[in-house]
Amino acid sequence: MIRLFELRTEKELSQRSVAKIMNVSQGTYNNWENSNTQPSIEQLIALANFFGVSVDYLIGYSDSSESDKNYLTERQREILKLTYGADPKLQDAVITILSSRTDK
Amino acid sequence: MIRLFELRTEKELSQRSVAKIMNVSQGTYNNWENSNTQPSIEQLIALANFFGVSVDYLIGYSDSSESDKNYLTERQREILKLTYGADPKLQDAVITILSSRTDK
DNA sequence: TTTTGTGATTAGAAAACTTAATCATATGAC
DNA sequence: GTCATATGATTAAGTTTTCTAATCACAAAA
Repeated sequence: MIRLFELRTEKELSQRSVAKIMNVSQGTYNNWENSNTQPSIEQLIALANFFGVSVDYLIGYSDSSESDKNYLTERQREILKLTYGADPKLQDAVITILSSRTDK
Repeated sequence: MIRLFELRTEKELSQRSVAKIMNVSQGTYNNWENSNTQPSIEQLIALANFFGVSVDYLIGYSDSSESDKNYLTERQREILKLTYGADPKLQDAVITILSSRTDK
């Protein structure tokens, strides 16, 4: 989830004021904030710049909480979860197993 | 400028193989790589994950490829990357291995 | 009450995206 | 040499997404 609402309200700004800075209509900015539509990469960078955060943070990617990893499948999330605190040797074994695929 | 070409060629992968992992056509991936079109935020995250870099780096906003993924170790990023497109049975085997030997 | 400021919503137009099919090349096998 | 295969680029058409002006609903202030 994109972090526009918290960033904007922290600065006590209206949707219209941020929209004007971004050169879009208030309706467009509202759509971004409510995830009805998505800003372009260029707009993401401009927003990150304006709010003084990284794009990773802006789009909720740099947060390490598990709930943010919705882009992963259930199996991938399970694997990632299990890798936390796992023995490095065991992790290497997993890497070896997964690397055995040769279908590039 | 999005850094897809260098990330893909470094790994000696074809456009078709990456496109398949991303569940898009080769033409679509080609458009991303040549900046004719842009991936969605969700797709950007999937690409960053697959190539093991931050979104900021992927889109050329940051020079550091490591920046915002410090919450994952190198091994974890490698494992996560390898799980993309891996056989579900292989993923289940990995889950079993990690579950059976990991201390809680 | 009237005005002002706010975020949400709508419909239609515009822009962007996706894809199958195809093209042009290059490489390797025979 | 010919043929087959693999690659990235391109096209055209359909689809999806995005954008905006206008408007709505609500709240607060004048």
